[in-house]
Amino acid sequence: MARTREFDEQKVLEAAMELFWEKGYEATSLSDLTARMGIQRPSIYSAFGDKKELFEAALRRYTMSRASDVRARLQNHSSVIEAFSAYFESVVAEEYAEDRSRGCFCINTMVELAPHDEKFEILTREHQMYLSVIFQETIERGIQSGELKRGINAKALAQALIVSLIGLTVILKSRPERSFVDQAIAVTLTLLTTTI
Amino acid sequence: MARTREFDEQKVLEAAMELFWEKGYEATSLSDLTARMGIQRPSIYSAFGDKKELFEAALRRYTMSRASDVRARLQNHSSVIEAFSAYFESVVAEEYAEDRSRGCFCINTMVELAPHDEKFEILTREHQMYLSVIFQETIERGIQSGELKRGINAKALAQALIVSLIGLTVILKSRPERSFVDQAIAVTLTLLTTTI
DNA sequence: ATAATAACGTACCGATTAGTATGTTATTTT
DNA sequence: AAAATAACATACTAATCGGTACGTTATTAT
Repeated sequence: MARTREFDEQKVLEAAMELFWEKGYEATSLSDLTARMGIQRPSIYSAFGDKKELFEAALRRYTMSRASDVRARLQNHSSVIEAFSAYFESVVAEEYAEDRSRGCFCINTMVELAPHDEKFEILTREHQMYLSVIFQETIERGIQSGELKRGINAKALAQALIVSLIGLTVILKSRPERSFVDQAIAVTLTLLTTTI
Repeated sequence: MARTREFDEQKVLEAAMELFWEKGYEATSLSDLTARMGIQRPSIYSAFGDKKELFEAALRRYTMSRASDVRARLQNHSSVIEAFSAYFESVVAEEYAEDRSRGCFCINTMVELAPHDEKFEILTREHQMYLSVIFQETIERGIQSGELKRGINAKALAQALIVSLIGLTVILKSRPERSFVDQAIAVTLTLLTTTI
């Protein structure tokens, strides 16, 4: 061993994540990254590999923290309907709170890179599948507690909600009127109560 | 007047649109464009302005043709439920047919440029609002024909369906199992029959 | 026919891109 | 203390970026 690393790997990776999240892969240059991460170019390459490997590390960090965040938020409410309602509304509120909508890093990557890079096709898909399972478990909890009807297809409903959540996250980037998304959410969430 | 233009403006714009649609704004270089459009660099600039103006022209071309296509497809069925069902399924089928999912050019742009460029924020939003109105009119047609319940909030339901369509289009880029999207669509479309 | 004009192709511009070679500094192990 | 080693900063590379100057060619209007 020799000289110790002066920077905190997790901290600079967090900074890289923020930047890629805001700007996407192509629009983010190495100069942008060194400025934001506060380390020099060779330090990036020695710690994370090339630009794409750094991006992948940043995305993995994002998806892991995102998944546990979603799980925690949904478990935060005893009512499943309230849980979904609060979660969808919080997504909306957070996007309107920032002046630039970053959306979801994983969804951004699904649009930008998934069609051209199998690694990211898989990585982004698996993340959505994972979120879908979290949704499904939450719905099943609602069925078992008696809050939701027994006949509900938890898996299919979870998938429909994931699709809507993605659509919601994306359309927020165009800053539609709040009533648009609020009404869309309200209608979508009736699926929890009316599905046969 | 002097020498006549040798290329067909609409044809080369169509080519540019295809390329931007596939690769996005940043990842498409001027060299890519000249190769695909079959004209030289100065011809692009004289006919369309700079890269961003060309992109905008391509996107406008896309949204116009897309809107009339959606309208036509929905009017193609007397049953409104069938119309939406066929439309959502055709989106899925078309994405799986290509080996690379291009998705929707407008949605791609919403993700890539809308948060950083107000012009595209507005342009992409207006397109989705326009599609939403087409959906709403279709739903209203279903109500008037007696196919759909009178109590349905056509506008809110249309907005919910647009959000789902966006989510569907995006998640298809990650090539999920077909059963995932099929089930999600099936559940979402129950909104047409069960909304209070 | 000739002058005017605009589209054409070539060849270039400075700036920026991702990535690296290299010499220096700091820390650890012997 | 000395040798080994790895992180550091600087400065560089070739390639590519978006955009344009300029000389040539073709077409129109006179």
